[in-house]
Amino acid sequence: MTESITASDVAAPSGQGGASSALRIAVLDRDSGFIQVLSKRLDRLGWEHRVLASPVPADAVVAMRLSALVVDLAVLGPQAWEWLERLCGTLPDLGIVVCTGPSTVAQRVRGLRLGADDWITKPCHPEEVIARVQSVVRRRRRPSGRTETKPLSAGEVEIRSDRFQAFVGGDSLDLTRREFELIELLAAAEGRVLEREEIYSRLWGYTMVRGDRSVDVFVRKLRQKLEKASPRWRYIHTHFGIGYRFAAESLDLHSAEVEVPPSVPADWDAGDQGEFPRAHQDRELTPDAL
Amino acid sequence: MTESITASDVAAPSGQGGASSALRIAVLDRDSGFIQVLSKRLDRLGWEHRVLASPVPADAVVAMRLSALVVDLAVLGPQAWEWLERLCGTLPDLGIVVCTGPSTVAQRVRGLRLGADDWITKPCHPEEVIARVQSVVRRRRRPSGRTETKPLSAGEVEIRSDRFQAFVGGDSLDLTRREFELIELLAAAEGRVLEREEIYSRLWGYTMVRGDRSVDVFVRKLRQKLEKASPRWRYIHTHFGIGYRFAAESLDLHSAEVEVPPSVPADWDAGDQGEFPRAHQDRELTPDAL
DNA sequence: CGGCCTTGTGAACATCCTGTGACATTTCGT
DNA sequence: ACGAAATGTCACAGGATGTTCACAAGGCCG
Repeated sequence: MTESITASDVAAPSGQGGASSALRIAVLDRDSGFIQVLSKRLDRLGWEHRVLASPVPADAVVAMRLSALVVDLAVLGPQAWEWLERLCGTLPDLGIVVCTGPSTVAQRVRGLRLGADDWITKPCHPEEVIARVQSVVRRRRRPSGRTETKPLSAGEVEIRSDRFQAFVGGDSLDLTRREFELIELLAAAEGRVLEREEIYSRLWGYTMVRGDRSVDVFVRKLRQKLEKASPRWRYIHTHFGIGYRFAAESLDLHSAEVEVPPSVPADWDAGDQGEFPRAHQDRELTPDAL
Repeated sequence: MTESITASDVAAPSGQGGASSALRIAVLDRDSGFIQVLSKRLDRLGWEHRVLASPVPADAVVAMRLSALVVDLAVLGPQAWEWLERLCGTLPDLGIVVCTGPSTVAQRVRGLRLGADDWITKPCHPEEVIARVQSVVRRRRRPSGRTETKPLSAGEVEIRSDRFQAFVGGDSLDLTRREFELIELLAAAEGRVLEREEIYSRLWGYTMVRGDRSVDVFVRKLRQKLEKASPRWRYIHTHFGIGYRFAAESLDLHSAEVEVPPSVPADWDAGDQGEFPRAHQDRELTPDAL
């Protein structure tokens, strides 16, 4: 079970790091000569790449699951800025390298401010474009690469990045890829509340559209598996209107092994322990209604 | 409420810990003119910065805890590549922007491959340097998301951005998102009077329509929770016709721990402390609010 | 002292948010 | 191609939160 995780997946936005795994990049340009040389070089590097000649709608770019995009703003025409802004807003993790003709400082600054990661002025050497794309991508995934196989653990669960699994007493929770990424993300930020938007963008790679319940659904799946394997603990706490917080909290009064470093009302569990069997709500305190 | 403020875009009410929070950057260069202009601009942006004129040993850079470093390889001399490589190896998370004179494609590619995040050729416009540094940093810190979160505290309350909550002696005030954003906003401007319009626009993102009492309502809710948790303190003060001011003030005469640093008539509390137990009004100060 | 405006309250009401279970879609192995 | 598993969508139910109101209380100014 489980071990089936295809760690090599592309665009693995979340974590794990396929070190120098194949990159997926797209080039939006019309300069045939430039494209040809660049393509050749990309082929040699073994990067998956695709050439686009027309202003692909920003939404379509999402589906491509790219690591980076090289674009000549000239192709976009007057819509360029708008397009760029929108794309950056949707895919905050996408590396965007503008490679276009002569420009003014103001234009470059604007592009960079809107979200572009680099701006190269044509004519330029393909090798430099490659290097800059690499630089952008490297920076982009750096944090993820920090997969220092240091098994996180909280309460009864142990999260092993090297196995892409979480265990309780040696038994795998049999988490799917997404589930694992989620618990890993949450656990890595233990104690801190992560907003839905952040969770979403880090797991899915792009900004969440209002109304998307994916995060909630996966949290529920995770909770189910966690609860089945470790019934007397609560790990994922809901923060209404904000997001979720990971923190192992024992339901057993005595066991005070709650890894919340500071500020934890020692009496909070005195109130309603048995009341919320499924009430994941984390009213922090307020046992005493209002 | 809605799409909930994503800390990143809107007027991040969340203690500005996100967006443009102070960055620490260093500039290693000798071009006095360049440095001067750049420094000025950095000052205006409120970024902590430091100018270095000599090849600081890579190790020393570590101690500076920088977000980014702008460096002119010329200053490093022949050791440049080695230095750069070592630095990048040591601080993979440091944003490095090379800003140096004319160079060959090969040199730029080499620099970028070694770990530089960007390479700007002098002469260049300071604004572009800033923009590129921002771009680099933006990329770099996205994942870390580590909102510096230095828990604000005043009187008995402690405001923790990492939890989206305020605590008093370890007990959560159980604030809702808006309530938290409000107290965070007020506390961040501790001592200063914030006008209703400003509070409104920072929390709701748009301008308040005349007659909207939302701010008042939330102030009331906050006061209720604050008072229940910390009865002997007053935190939110009303400035008639203007807005509110956050300042922890003990009701115990002796305890003079009033954290109002500047401009506060020391005798103000001598007057009518006992008169208005619930009168949050704070008229004495009204005048100097303008 | 009296009128006019601002702020404090409490409650009713309208919305939004999250937990769930069912179902549609995509992915992957056989 | 087929089927199982995984992922993504939907719609509903309840509870939590945000907004609006009407009115009381208090401050400002003449």
